[in-house]
Amino acid sequence: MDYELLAELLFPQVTKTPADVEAEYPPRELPEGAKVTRFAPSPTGFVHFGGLFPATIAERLAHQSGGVFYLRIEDTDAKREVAGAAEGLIRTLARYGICFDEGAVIGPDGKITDKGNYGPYRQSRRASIYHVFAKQLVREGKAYPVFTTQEELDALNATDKKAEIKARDWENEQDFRREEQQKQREFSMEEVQAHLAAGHPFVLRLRADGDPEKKIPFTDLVRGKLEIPENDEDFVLLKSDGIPTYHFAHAVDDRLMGTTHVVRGEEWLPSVAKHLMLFRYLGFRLPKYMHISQIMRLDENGNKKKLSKRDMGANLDDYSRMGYAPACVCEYIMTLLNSNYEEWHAQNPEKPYTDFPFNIKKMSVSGCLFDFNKLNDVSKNVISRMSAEEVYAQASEWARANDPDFAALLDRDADYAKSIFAIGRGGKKPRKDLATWADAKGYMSFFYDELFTVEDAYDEKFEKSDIKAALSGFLSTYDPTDEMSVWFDKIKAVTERLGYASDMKLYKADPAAFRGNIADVSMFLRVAVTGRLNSPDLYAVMQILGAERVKARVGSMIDSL
RNA sequence: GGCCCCUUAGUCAAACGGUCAAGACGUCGCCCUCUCACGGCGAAGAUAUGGGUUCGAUUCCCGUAGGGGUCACCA
Repeated sequence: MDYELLAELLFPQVTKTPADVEAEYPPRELPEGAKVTRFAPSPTGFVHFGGLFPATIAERLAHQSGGVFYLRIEDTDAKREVAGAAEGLIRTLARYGICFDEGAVIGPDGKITDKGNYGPYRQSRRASIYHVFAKQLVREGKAYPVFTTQEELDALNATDKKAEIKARDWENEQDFRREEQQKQREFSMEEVQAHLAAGHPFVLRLRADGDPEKKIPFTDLVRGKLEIPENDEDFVLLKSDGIPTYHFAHAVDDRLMGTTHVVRGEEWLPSVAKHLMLFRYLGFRLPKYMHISQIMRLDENGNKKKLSKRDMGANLDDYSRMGYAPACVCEYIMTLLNSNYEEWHAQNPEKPYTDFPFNIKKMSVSGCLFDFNKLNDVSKNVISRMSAEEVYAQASEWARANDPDFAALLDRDADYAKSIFAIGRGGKKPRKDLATWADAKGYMSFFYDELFTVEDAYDEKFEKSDIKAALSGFLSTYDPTDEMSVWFDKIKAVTERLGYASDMKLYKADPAAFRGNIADVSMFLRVAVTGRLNSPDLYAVMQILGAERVKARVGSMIDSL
């Protein structure tokens, strides 16, 4: 077989050599140790929660080393592409602090465009580049065409690949594959010419020379030293539409774009043998690889399962809808990525997570279970550190998109809402009532007359006359301009007049000596004013509610007794 | 099924041959306290399993079991 001739027949339009192309992508001028990483999603839908892990790692690695982080759109499968997905991806990632130095960006017209000197950054636009390297491989006898008729192609497109794979008879798979591979490799030049003359499309396959009995040492930055069986599969390089598969595009793009560290999900680990072979055939230096464990969920049998597309919480945008602030999700992810993050953060409470020295060596190799408890805890801490101003801004933003009625209330009197958010905020021991913006409405509903209801009943052990007397006693001396201590002294006075204990220590020493205690009286008041048994500090609540509302609510409670 | 990866409490995880096997979340209890939240203190809770190697294995090796991934003209 004359490979030189074969290459000409298959790629007559290609005139450049690999060297020509490489000259167009000169090495980047970066400081020593700078890492070049990328996020390379295919635009088939939303950003997957699991995708945020490699994205965050790649971003941190690049930016904390003074390197470059870029976005490459892997749109090589036209069948699965979703219109507008790439734009959505970019917007969502930006909200989570994943910002790119170069790559695909949203242009002023709202459409995807390129920024940077190593593009195009959409693989669908790089066909001619891939063909240069494809031609070289054919020329060297390292790749060969397999022809298909249009009918066969249609049949291929019609099959449900997932179902097909599931129904596979694995016993015979290996032998079958090897036989097919042998047959296809042995086309004669005449056959090739006949197919080309007939206009039959072809795929380009790699001519694998590996022996799976032999193992190649391979170092993964996360997993350490591994041994990988050599690849013996003639996998597809170019599909019949001339667009590359992931493997080929990965090799060519990451070479030309100067990627130093490939960060990707562990589902790629079984493909590493292919990539080792391809890089060797192409004469490319291997980038460093990091295969990141998948985030898992629990299935109905209690087994861990990969968090898949349909699962609740798989879509990053779900978290926004649930009311989680992106900053909270990012911190949660940091706690999973590097277990010493929390310790660092405790020592540097004011610093943003981007100041944390992210360390590859501290990464875990086993897949972790998504834990809402932990997310909520992290989230409460993050929100408790925000100013009332910021809480108001973010809660409003969430409400506008997800709860218009609540948004209207927040909008109606911004200062009122902010003063509510300010209760117990700041200082060493801030309140931690909110994990999500969605929690805000329930937390503060009693501050708004249209949401105010008396939910909780008094304990039946109390005489209604006592309650009435306590409330009336409070009303008769209530002065909204009182200082906290004066206000509380008045409540003590009411308490004592009822024959209740105003000193909890005295009460605890001898409960039988009293009809009740000041906590009970506070509860009478609290239920009247807030409609519930639990609330933030009553004095602060009353200050914000104002004298009118306090009097009205206590009054109507007295009337209802 | 072949191949690959993984395995310390319910969850996330320290401990890179010698610790009484950290810590965080969750759970429970106590304290603080006008309730809640916060905070403080405390409790329960783990090295999957069987063999080696070693004076000594969570740690190293082999097997077993369990879990995960992958085997497309998808990424």
